[in-house]
Amino acid sequence: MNLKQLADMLALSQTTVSRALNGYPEVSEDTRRRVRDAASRHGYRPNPSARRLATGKAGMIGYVMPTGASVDIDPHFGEFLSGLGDYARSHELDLALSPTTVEDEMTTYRRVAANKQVDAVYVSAPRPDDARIRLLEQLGLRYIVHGRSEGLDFDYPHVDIDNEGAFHDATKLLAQLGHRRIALVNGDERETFAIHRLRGVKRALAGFGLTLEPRQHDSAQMTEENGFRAAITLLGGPERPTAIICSSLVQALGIVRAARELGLSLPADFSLISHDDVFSFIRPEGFPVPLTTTRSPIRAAGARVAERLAARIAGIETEPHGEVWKVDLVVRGSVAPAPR
Amino acid sequence: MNLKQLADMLALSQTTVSRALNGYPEVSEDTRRRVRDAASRHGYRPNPSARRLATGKAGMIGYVMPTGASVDIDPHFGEFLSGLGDYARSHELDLALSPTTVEDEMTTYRRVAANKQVDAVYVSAPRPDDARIRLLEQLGLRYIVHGRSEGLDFDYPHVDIDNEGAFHDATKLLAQLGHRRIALVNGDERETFAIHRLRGVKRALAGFGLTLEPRQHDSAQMTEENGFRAAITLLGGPERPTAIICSSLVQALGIVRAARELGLSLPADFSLISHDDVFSFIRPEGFPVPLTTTRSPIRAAGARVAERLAARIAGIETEPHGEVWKVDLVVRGSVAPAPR
DNA sequence: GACAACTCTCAAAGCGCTTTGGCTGACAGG
DNA sequence: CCTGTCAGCCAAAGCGCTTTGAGAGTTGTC
Repeated sequence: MNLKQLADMLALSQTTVSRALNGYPEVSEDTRRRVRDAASRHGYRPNPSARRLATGKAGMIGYVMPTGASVDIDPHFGEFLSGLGDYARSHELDLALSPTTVEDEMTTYRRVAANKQVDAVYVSAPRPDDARIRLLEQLGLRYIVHGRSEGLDFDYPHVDIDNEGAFHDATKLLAQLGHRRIALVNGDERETFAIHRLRGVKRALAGFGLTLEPRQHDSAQMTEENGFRAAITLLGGPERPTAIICSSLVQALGIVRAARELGLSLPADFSLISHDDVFSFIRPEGFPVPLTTTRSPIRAAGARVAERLAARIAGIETEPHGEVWKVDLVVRGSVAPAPR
Repeated sequence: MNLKQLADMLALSQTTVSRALNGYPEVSEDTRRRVRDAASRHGYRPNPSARRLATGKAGMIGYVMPTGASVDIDPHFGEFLSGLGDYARSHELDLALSPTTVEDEMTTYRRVAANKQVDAVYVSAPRPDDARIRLLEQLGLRYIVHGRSEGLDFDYPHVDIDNEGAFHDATKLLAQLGHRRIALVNGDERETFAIHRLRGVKRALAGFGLTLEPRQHDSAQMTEENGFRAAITLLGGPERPTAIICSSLVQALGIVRAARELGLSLPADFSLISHDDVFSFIRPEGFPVPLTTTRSPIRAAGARVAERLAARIAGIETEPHGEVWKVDLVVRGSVAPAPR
């Protein structure tokens, strides 16, 4: 069932039917109703390719997805996507994932833009002076960044959480509890979120006249294994920290395992605070000792990104403003005053 | 730059240019070369919407993605997608995710099919007598099922692992080590994979004249929390099992936590075997006691599904055959002979 | 030298939709 | 009664590609 058939059936022109369906004013309410009824009765659905060709709009949100053996998909991805999809669904938007190798990333962005396959894209895991953002700006493709870049000489639309504030507060809490050797097990510090977290820790420490010793600081992909390794080094060495802050529950898992292996107990021997993106499959309450966390559901961020993307596509939002969400500090059993 | 412009520039017709680019035989090699050169020099890329409209082919693999507050994205999704994307990339296929509520799932499939948005779809987490498979068959949309259904009166193309065999072997190993009370902490047994695993366990037990007591059996979503709860019940109650088999590393995490809480140690007090889908962020070697697993990288399955999907799209594969992969049993420190 | 058989190339007809630029008839105002 | 306005509808022109059906030129055959 296509437009022509529907129009013939109703003894109307394609123009009128199209307009009736798309809510244009120059068609009588009476006709509109008739058309709508017939359309839904016969299950008419405009062919998206045709519409796309005619309008230039795609009805899709794009994501350039780096893949390849060397690329570790992190668990945040699914969760974020789920939030995004949740909103997109209600607005009849689909998602188009364009897989790419890391080397071809820019080319893929160009292709996606040239093809007009999508109306807008989102960018994840931004880094300082992120080339993708520059490119998108130049290509004129609409986008939202999940996270922030730094050192760009223009504003760009983004949704981020206050990573610096969160880690600042976490550090401050520990310092107030008397901790003086506070370690950071961070994510990959080539990415902005991790830089911000580092900054938050340092700023808070500075407030207490402390500094972050290199030996109390680790940065790597957020896996269980890396958390474990970092913790073994930190907790097994001299000048053992009395508190650790880490970037992910997955790392926290590894840290807890290391602690056990070293015969240290939480929070008697050291305190632990982790960031929590809120996964469905692992929760801070479920740790041997419930974990204190800085909490921000990544799923909500996905939904918000979709919402703003939709607004930009509709032309409602045009300003390149950013928004930064406050992060909750949720105190649970894994922190205690510093051991003397 | 579109086809017309390119044709004008070359003083050729659109027909010839189109044919040259698409490898049709009725154009001379000479012309073809000229056209190809000009195309790449000017960065010409056919507009996918137009092509789609003309050919009816979409160049996309689809996935109907259930979302919503009640839907837990499980960590497998990202990993599978990554594998899928990895292959798709090399064949210029994109992925289209169509978010849907659980209730509207069938409608979404219909929409996707009617729109001709995608050339084929994959179906995940199938259940017995899965309505989606029936629908796809009826709609004539190409598809591959990741996993298996049961009780359908027709063959359907699928890629699955031998869940029954894997859990059979795991159980058998335990039984051979003298275990007599073997418990199963399974995934959601409304899904086929979990049914198969259950079947594998039962069959192996039967081989030793044993049965799976209801009280030694749990089935729920594969989260850390659920693993913990199941283990507390199992290990904390009477007739404590001397071995547990579980469906996911995430559950295993919870089980290990429960064991600790109960003061039980691995593998002295009980043995543990888990299935391992091979995630980047958590690995069986990284458990306090390295975990024995039935191992099958879900990422490889994603790539294979994409490969077969591409073959079906190209018309190379037409038979509805299934393939079932053997699963490795990787023995590590978490199993030991049954305590007396 | 005529005719068939190819080999290249082309014009034009879609694919299904949106949108521009009328056209028609009813109604109000003078 | 004539004119202007406006609501409501329509025909037709794209959007950029593929594909059908045909034409022009070349080569080969008897």
